[in-house]
Amino acid sequence: MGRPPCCDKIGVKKGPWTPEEDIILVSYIQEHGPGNWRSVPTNTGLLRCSKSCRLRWTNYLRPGIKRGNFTDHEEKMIIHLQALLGNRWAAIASYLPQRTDNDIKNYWNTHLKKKLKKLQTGLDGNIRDGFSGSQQISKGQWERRLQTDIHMARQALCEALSLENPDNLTDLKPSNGYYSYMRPTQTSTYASSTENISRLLQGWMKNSPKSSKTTSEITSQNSSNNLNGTDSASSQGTPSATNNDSISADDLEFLFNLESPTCDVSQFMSLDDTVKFPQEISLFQDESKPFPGSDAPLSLLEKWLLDEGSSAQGHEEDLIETSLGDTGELF
DNA sequence: AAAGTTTGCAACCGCGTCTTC
DNA sequence: CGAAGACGCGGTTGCAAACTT
Repeated sequence: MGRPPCCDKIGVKKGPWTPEEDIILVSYIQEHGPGNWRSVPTNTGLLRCSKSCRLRWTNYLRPGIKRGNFTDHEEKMIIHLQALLGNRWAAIASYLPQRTDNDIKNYWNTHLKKKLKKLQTGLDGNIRDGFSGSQQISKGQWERRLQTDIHMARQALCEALSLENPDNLTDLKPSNGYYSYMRPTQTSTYASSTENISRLLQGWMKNSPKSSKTTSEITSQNSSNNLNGTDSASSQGTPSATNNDSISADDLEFLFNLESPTCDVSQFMSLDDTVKFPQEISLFQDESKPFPGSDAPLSLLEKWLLDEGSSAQGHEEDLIETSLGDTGELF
Protein backbone atom coordinates (compact mmCIF):
# COMPACT_ATOMS: atom_id res chain seq x y z
CA MET A 1 0.00 0.00 0.00
CA GLY A 2 1.45 3.24 -1.05
CA ARG A 3 1.59 6.20 1.18
CA PRO A 4 -0.28 9.17 -0.20
CA PRO A 5 1.81 12.24 -0.84
CA CYS A 6 2.27 14.48 2.14
CA CYS A 7 0.53 17.22 0.29
CA ASP A 8 -1.43 17.82 -2.81
CA LYS A 9 1.07 17.98 -5.61
CA ILE A 10 -1.17 20.25 -7.62
CA GLY A 11 -0.78 23.86 -6.65
CA VAL A 12 2.14 23.24 -4.38
CA LYS A 13 4.97 25.61 -5.04
CA LYS A 14 8.48 24.25 -5.23
CA GLY A 15 11.90 25.73 -5.51
CA PRO A 16 13.59 28.54 -3.63
CA TRP A 17 11.67 30.39 -0.98
CA THR A 18 10.95 34.05 -1.40
CA PRO A 19 11.45 36.58 1.39
CA GLU A 20 7.73 37.05 1.52
CA GLU A 21 7.15 33.37 2.10
CA ASP A 22 9.81 33.35 4.77
CA ILE A 23 8.17 36.21 6.58
CA ILE A 24 4.82 34.50 6.47
CA LEU A 25 6.29 31.30 7.81
CA VAL A 26 8.31 33.00 10.52
CA SER A 27 5.35 35.09 11.57
CA TYR A 28 3.22 32.02 11.88
CA ILE A 29 5.80 30.11 13.88
CA GLN A 30 6.42 33.15 16.00
CA GLU A 31 2.82 33.01 16.95
CA HIS A 32 2.22 29.30 17.20
CA GLY A 33 5.62 27.78 17.57
CA PRO A 34 7.05 25.10 15.34
CA GLY A 35 5.23 21.85 14.98
CA ASN A 36 2.00 20.67 13.50
CA TRP A 37 3.54 21.28 10.15
CA ARG A 38 0.64 19.75 8.41
CA SER A 39 -1.49 22.72 9.30
CA VAL A 40 1.08 25.36 8.45
CA PRO A 41 0.35 25.64 4.73
CA THR A 42 -3.35 25.69 5.40
CA ASN A 43 -3.19 28.29 8.12
CA THR A 44 -0.67 30.53 6.44
CA GLY A 45 -1.89 30.30 2.92
CA LEU A 46 1.56 29.29 1.80
CA LEU A 47 1.46 27.17 -1.31
CA ARG A 48 4.09 24.93 0.15
CA CYS A 49 4.22 21.38 1.26
CA SER A 50 4.30 20.93 5.02
CA LYS A 51 7.62 19.21 4.74
CA SER A 52 8.98 22.10 2.80
CA CYS A 53 7.86 24.46 5.54
CA ARG A 54 9.49 22.37 8.21
CA LEU A 55 12.69 22.08 6.21
CA ARG A 56 12.80 25.77 5.53
CA TRP A 57 12.36 26.51 9.19
CA THR A 58 14.81 23.97 10.55
CA ASN A 59 17.50 24.55 7.98
CA TYR A 60 17.31 28.24 7.41
CA LEU A 61 14.88 30.34 9.39
CA ARG A 62 15.23 28.78 12.80
CA PRO A 63 17.00 31.17 15.15
CA GLY A 64 20.34 30.15 16.49
CA ILE A 65 21.60 28.63 13.31
CA LYS A 66 25.17 29.28 12.42
CA ARG A 67 25.78 28.99 8.75
CA GLY A 68 28.96 28.55 6.83
CA ASN A 69 32.34 29.39 8.32
CA PHE A 70 32.96 26.03 9.90
CA THR A 71 35.71 26.32 12.45
CA ASP A 72 38.61 23.97 12.74
CA HIS A 73 37.10 22.49 15.87
CA GLU A 74 33.78 21.97 14.21
CA GLU A 75 35.50 20.29 11.31
CA LYS A 76 37.27 17.92 13.62
CA MET A 77 34.12 17.20 15.49
CA ILE A 78 32.26 16.41 12.33
CA ILE A 79 34.99 14.18 11.02
CA HIS A 80 35.33 12.37 14.28
CA LEU A 81 31.64 11.97 14.81
CA GLN A 82 31.14 10.85 11.26
CA ALA A 83 33.73 8.21 11.77
CA LEU A 84 31.96 7.09 14.89
CA LEU A 85 28.34 7.49 13.91
CA GLY A 86 28.41 7.19 10.16
CA ASN A 87 26.13 9.36 8.11
CA ARG A 88 23.77 10.07 10.96
CA TRP A 89 23.73 13.74 10.30
CA ALA A 90 20.98 14.52 12.72
CA ALA A 91 22.89 12.82 15.50
CA ILE A 92 26.06 14.60 14.51
CA ALA A 93 24.17 17.87 14.36
CA SER A 94 22.98 17.30 17.89
CA TYR A 95 26.54 17.82 19.02
CA LEU A 96 26.71 21.04 17.09
CA PRO A 97 23.50 22.73 18.18
CA GLN A 98 24.04 25.71 15.97
CA ARG A 99 24.45 23.63 12.87
CA THR A 100 21.75 21.89 10.94
CA ASP A 101 22.04 18.35 9.77
CA ASN A 102 21.67 19.55 6.23
CA ASP A 103 24.47 22.01 6.64
CA ILE A 104 26.75 19.42 8.13
CA LYS A 105 25.83 16.94 5.48
CA ASN A 106 26.55 19.43 2.74
CA TYR A 107 29.80 20.44 4.33
CA TRP A 108 30.83 16.84 4.66
CA ASN A 109 29.98 16.02 1.09
CA THR A 110 31.56 19.08 -0.40
CA HIS A 111 34.56 19.66 1.79
CA LEU A 112 35.45 17.08 4.35
CA LYS A 113 35.00 13.97 2.27
CA LYS A 114 37.39 15.29 -0.29
CA LYS A 115 39.83 16.42 2.31
CA LEU A 116 39.85 13.08 4.08
CA LYS A 117 40.05 11.20 0.83
CA LYS A 118 43.05 13.19 -0.14
CA LEU A 119 44.64 12.69 3.20
CA GLN A 120 43.93 9.01 3.16
CA THR A 121 45.29 8.67 -0.32
CA GLY A 122 48.41 10.37 0.82
CA LEU A 123 48.68 8.18 3.87
CA ASP A 124 47.93 4.92 2.13
CA GLY A 125 51.36 4.89 0.69
CA ASN A 126 52.81 5.10 4.14
CA ILE A 127 50.62 2.77 6.10
CA ARG A 128 49.16 0.53 3.47
CA ASP A 129 50.17 -2.65 5.17
CA GLY A 130 49.01 -1.47 8.52
CA PHE A 131 45.43 -0.82 9.35
CA SER A 132 43.54 1.00 6.68
CA GLY A 133 40.08 1.63 5.39
CA SER A 134 39.13 -1.98 4.98
CA GLN A 135 39.78 -2.79 8.57
CA GLN A 136 38.03 0.27 9.76
CA ILE A 137 35.05 -0.60 7.67
CA SER A 138 35.11 -4.06 9.11
CA LYS A 139 34.23 -2.65 12.45
CA GLY A 140 30.80 -1.95 11.15
CA GLN A 141 28.94 1.25 11.52
CA TRP A 142 26.54 -0.07 14.11
CA GLU A 143 29.44 -1.02 16.23
CA ARG A 144 30.80 2.48 16.16
CA ARG A 145 27.40 3.84 16.84
CA LEU A 146 27.05 1.59 19.80
CA GLN A 147 30.36 2.59 21.18
CA THR A 148 29.71 6.21 20.69
CA ASP A 149 26.40 5.97 22.40
CA ILE A 150 27.99 4.23 25.32
CA HIS A 151 30.67 6.80 25.56
CA MET A 152 28.28 9.68 25.14
CA ALA A 153 26.00 8.22 27.75
CA ARG A 154 28.80 8.10 30.23
CA GLN A 155 29.81 11.61 29.40
CA ALA A 156 26.26 12.79 29.68
CA LEU A 157 25.92 11.07 32.99
CA CYS A 158 29.06 12.68 34.27
CA GLU A 159 27.81 16.02 33.08
CA ALA A 160 24.48 15.52 34.71
CA LEU A 161 26.01 14.39 37.96
CA SER A 162 28.65 17.01 38.23
CA LEU A 163 26.77 20.08 37.06
CA GLU A 164 29.49 22.29 38.33
CA ASN A 165 28.23 25.11 36.24
CA PRO A 166 24.49 25.10 35.90
CA ASP A 167 24.74 27.76 33.24
CA ASN A 168 26.27 25.19 31.03
CA LEU A 169 23.01 23.46 30.86
CA THR A 170 21.28 26.43 29.40
CA ASP A 171 19.95 25.14 26.19
CA LEU A 172 19.52 27.18 23.10
CA LYS A 173 15.93 26.26 23.15
CA PRO A 174 13.55 27.73 25.67
CA SER A 175 11.21 25.53 27.51
CA ASN A 176 8.28 26.45 25.39
CA GLY A 177 9.69 24.39 22.62
CA TYR A 178 10.89 26.97 20.20
CA TYR A 179 13.68 29.40 20.02
CA SER A 180 13.50 32.62 21.81
CA TYR A 181 15.89 34.72 19.85
CA MET A 182 16.90 35.47 16.36
CA ARG A 183 20.44 36.07 15.45
CA PRO A 184 21.40 38.24 12.56
CA THR A 185 22.04 36.11 9.58
CA GLN A 186 25.23 35.99 7.70
CA THR A 187 25.91 37.77 4.53
CA SER A 188 24.59 36.10 1.49
CA THR A 189 22.55 36.91 -1.50
CA TYR A 190 19.62 36.41 0.76
CA ALA A 191 21.00 38.02 3.83
CA SER A 192 19.06 41.20 3.53
CA SER A 193 15.87 39.26 3.46
CA THR A 194 16.62 37.14 6.47
CA GLU A 195 17.85 40.15 8.34
CA ASN A 196 14.50 41.67 7.71
CA ILE A 197 12.97 38.57 9.11
CA SER A 198 15.17 38.82 12.16
CA ARG A 199 13.95 42.33 12.67
CA LEU A 200 10.49 41.04 12.35
CA LEU A 201 11.24 38.78 15.23
CA GLN A 202 12.43 41.50 17.54
CA GLY A 203 9.13 41.53 19.32
CA TRP A 204 9.26 37.83 19.69
CA MET A 205 12.66 38.05 21.24
CA LYS A 206 11.44 40.55 23.78
CA ASN A 207 8.78 38.17 24.87
CA SER A 208 11.27 35.51 25.63
CA PRO A 209 12.89 35.16 29.03
CA LYS A 210 16.26 34.24 27.63
CA SER A 211 16.32 36.52 24.70
CA SER A 212 18.78 39.10 25.93
CA LYS A 213 21.46 36.69 26.93
CA THR A 214 21.26 34.41 24.00
CA THR A 215 20.98 37.19 21.54
CA SER A 216 24.14 38.80 22.72
CA GLU A 217 25.92 35.50 22.69
CA ILE A 218 24.84 34.75 19.21
CA THR A 219 25.48 38.22 17.99
CA SER A 220 29.05 38.12 19.17
CA GLN A 221 29.54 34.74 17.61
CA ASN A 222 27.99 35.96 14.49
CA SER A 223 30.21 38.96 14.25
CA SER A 224 33.25 36.81 14.48
CA ASN A 225 31.96 34.29 12.04
CA ASN A 226 30.62 36.40 9.32
CA LEU A 227 32.93 39.27 8.90
CA ASN A 228 34.38 37.81 5.80
CA GLY A 229 31.19 36.96 4.16
CA THR A 230 33.06 34.45 2.09
CA ASP A 231 33.43 30.78 2.28
CA SER A 232 37.15 31.03 2.64
CA ALA A 233 36.75 31.45 6.34
CA SER A 234 35.02 28.13 6.52
CA SER A 235 38.35 26.44 6.27
CA GLN A 236 40.21 28.80 8.47
CA GLY A 237 42.78 27.00 10.44
CA THR A 238 42.27 23.84 8.56
CA PRO A 239 45.47 22.34 7.44
CA SER A 240 44.84 21.96 3.78
CA ALA A 241 42.87 25.06 3.23
CA THR A 242 45.45 26.70 1.12
CA ASN A 243 47.14 23.87 -0.64
CA ASN A 244 45.14 21.40 -2.60
CA ASP A 245 47.98 19.65 -4.28
CA SER A 246 50.08 18.14 -1.58
CA ILE A 247 49.92 16.63 1.85
CA SER A 248 51.50 18.94 4.32
CA ALA A 249 52.84 18.15 7.72
CA ASP A 250 49.89 19.97 9.13
CA ASP A 251 47.60 17.74 7.15
CA LEU A 252 49.11 14.70 8.75
CA GLU A 253 48.95 16.22 12.16
CA PHE A 254 45.36 17.10 11.53
CA LEU A 255 44.51 13.58 10.58
CA PHE A 256 46.31 11.98 13.44
CA ASN A 257 44.73 14.32 15.88
CA LEU A 258 41.45 12.89 14.77
CA GLU A 259 42.62 9.50 15.76
CA SER A 260 43.82 10.62 19.10
CA PRO A 261 42.21 8.81 21.98
CA THR A 262 42.08 12.12 23.77
CA CYS A 263 39.69 13.42 21.21
CA ASP A 264 36.64 12.48 23.18
CA VAL A 265 33.39 14.17 23.79
CA SER A 266 34.56 16.06 26.80
CA GLN A 267 36.88 17.82 24.44
CA PHE A 268 33.95 18.72 22.30
CA MET A 269 32.12 20.07 25.26
CA SER A 270 34.81 22.55 25.95
CA LEU A 271 34.50 24.10 22.56
CA ASP A 272 31.80 26.45 23.44
CA ASP A 273 29.85 27.16 26.51
CA THR A 274 26.72 26.62 24.57
CA VAL A 275 27.69 23.21 23.34
CA LYS A 276 26.28 20.75 25.75
CA PHE A 277 24.49 17.52 25.99
CA PRO A 278 20.82 18.30 25.93
CA GLN A 279 20.22 16.91 22.50
CA GLU A 280 22.79 14.25 22.89
CA ILE A 281 20.66 12.74 25.52
CA SER A 282 17.79 12.84 23.18
CA LEU A 283 19.97 10.93 20.82
CA PHE A 284 19.94 8.10 23.24
CA GLN A 285 16.30 8.49 23.74
CA ASP A 286 15.83 8.34 20.05
CA GLU A 287 17.62 5.12 19.95
CA SER A 288 15.25 3.96 22.64
CA LYS A 289 17.32 0.93 23.27
CA PRO A 290 18.88 -0.12 26.50
CA PHE A 291 22.51 0.64 26.60
CA PRO A 292 24.03 -2.59 25.63
CA GLY A 293 26.58 -3.88 27.95
CA SER A 294 25.72 -1.57 30.75
CA ASP A 295 27.73 -3.83 32.96
CA ALA A 296 30.76 -5.90 32.13
CA PRO A 297 30.86 -5.77 28.34
CA LEU A 298 30.83 -2.04 28.49
CA SER A 299 34.34 -1.88 29.72
CA LEU A 300 35.58 -3.92 26.84
CA LEU A 301 33.84 -1.76 24.35
CA GLU A 302 34.99 1.34 26.02
CA LYS A 303 38.49 0.07 26.16
CA TRP A 304 38.39 -0.65 22.52
CA LEU A 305 36.92 2.69 21.73
CA LEU A 306 39.44 4.52 23.79
CA ASP A 307 42.29 2.49 22.47
CA GLU A 308 41.13 2.82 18.96
CA GLY A 309 43.49 5.55 18.05
CA SER A 310 46.60 4.12 19.52
CA SER A 311 46.64 0.39 19.62
CA ALA A 312 43.38 -0.91 18.34
CA GLN A 313 44.80 -2.94 15.53
CA GLY A 314 46.03 -5.86 17.48
CA HIS A 315 42.91 -6.62 19.44
CA GLU A 316 40.33 -5.26 17.13
CA GLU A 317 38.92 -8.49 15.88
CA ASP A 318 38.71 -9.99 19.32
CA LEU A 319 36.97 -7.03 20.71
CA ILE A 320 34.53 -6.90 17.86
CA GLU A 321 33.69 -10.50 18.36
CA THR A 322 33.33 -10.04 22.05
CA SER A 323 31.08 -7.07 21.74
CA LEU A 324 29.07 -8.75 19.05
CA GLY A 325 28.49 -11.66 21.29
CA ASP A 326 27.63 -9.49 24.21
CA THR A 327 25.31 -7.15 22.50
CA GLY A 328 24.01 -8.93 19.51
CA GLU A 329 20.90 -10.13 21.19
CA LEU A 330 19.90 -6.61 21.95
CA PHE A 331 19.31 -5.83 18.31
C1' DA B 1 35.00 38.35 -22.80
C1' DA B 2 32.66 34.14 -23.64
C1' DA B 3 32.00 29.32 -23.10
C1' DG B 4 32.60 25.37 -20.48
C1' DT B 5 33.36 23.17 -16.08
C1' DT B 6 33.32 22.73 -11.23
C1' DT B 7 31.66 23.73 -6.75
C1' DG B 8 28.48 24.73 -3.03
C1' DC B 9 24.16 24.66 -1.16
C1' DA B 10 19.06 24.98 -0.83
C1' DA B 11 15.47 22.14 -1.50
C1' DC B 12 13.08 17.89 -2.85
C1' DC B 13 12.05 12.93 -2.53
C1' DG B 14 11.24 8.63 -0.56
C1' DC B 15 11.47 5.78 3.24
C1' DG B 16 11.57 4.61 8.18
C1' DT B 17 9.91 5.67 12.68
C1' DC B 18 6.83 7.59 15.89
C1' DT B 19 2.28 8.95 17.45
C1' DT B 20 -2.50 8.85 17.66
C1' DC B 21 -6.83 6.77 17.41
C1' DC C 1 -3.06 -4.36 18.33
C1' DG C 2 -3.16 -2.52 13.90
C1' DA C 3 -3.90 1.18 10.62
C1' DA C 4 -3.28 5.77 9.22
C1' DG C 5 -1.27 10.06 9.59
C1' DA C 6 2.59 13.01 10.85
C1' DC C 7 7.23 13.75 11.43
C1' DG C 8 12.21 13.21 10.80
C1' DC C 9 16.19 11.61 8.39
C1' DG C 10 19.48 10.74 4.75
C1' DG C 11 20.29 10.60 -0.16
C1' DT C 12 19.95 13.06 -4.19
C1' DT C 13 19.05 16.74 -7.44
C1' DG C 14 18.95 21.25 -9.62
C1' DC C 15 20.64 25.60 -10.03
C1' DA C 16 23.42 29.60 -9.35
C1' DA C 17 27.94 31.26 -8.40
C1' DA C 18 32.74 30.71 -8.92
C1' DC C 19 36.42 29.23 -11.44
C1' DT C 20 39.06 27.74 -15.53
C1' DT C 21 40.24 27.61 -20.29
